[in-house]
Amino acid sequence: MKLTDEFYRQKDVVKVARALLGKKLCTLIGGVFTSGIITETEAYNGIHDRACHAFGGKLTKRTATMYEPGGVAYVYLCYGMHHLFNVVTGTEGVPTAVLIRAVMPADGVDAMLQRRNKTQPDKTLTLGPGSMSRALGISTALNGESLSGKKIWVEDAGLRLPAIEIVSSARIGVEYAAEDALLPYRFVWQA
DNA sequence: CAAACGATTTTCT
DNA sequence: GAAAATCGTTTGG
Repeated sequence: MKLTDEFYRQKDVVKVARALLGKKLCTLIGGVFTSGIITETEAYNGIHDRACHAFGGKLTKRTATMYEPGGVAYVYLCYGMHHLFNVVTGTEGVPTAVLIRAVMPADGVDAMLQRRNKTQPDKTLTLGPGSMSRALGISTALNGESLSGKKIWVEDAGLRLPAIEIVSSARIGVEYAAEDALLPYRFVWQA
């Protein structure tokens, strides 16, 4: 069951970030299918969030994707070498998105190992936004791509997570965002 | 046109 | 714990 635009276009990006835990992120890149169960996310809450690229209504070539209607991919290059993947949420003109920071490997583990230059699965295979993207073959070529298409999408795998297994905390790597850096916008599923 | 800067990861000391 | 790797985007002159 692929998630619908209605799911992505909910008003509260924080709720979407929490709801994405336990969902299955799938990619079909160059004929290779890989997927993983989402275990860590972060919400970026539009123009009033100092940690968000679109803080203050900043609209540039890079951030434009965040202003699109929910249900597309926002992928950007960080530190010159990492492709970070976000799910754009909300309605058109509202720059909210959810960063996917980690998944649990599901399908296509061999392909992930190859992309990550590993021979054995380990804890770091799909842990961390840069590593997760690389394992699933996600790159900036997917920026703006519809999540209802055939290259990348999210499915409801039918998992129901007990609330007690979901932990929230401050976001990672956004110390520059002053008081907004303290907001509990990061969600981790620890089974 | 030049320069600084990351929503990070890996490796070395 | 510190530092390097590495480049498109953004900003300032």
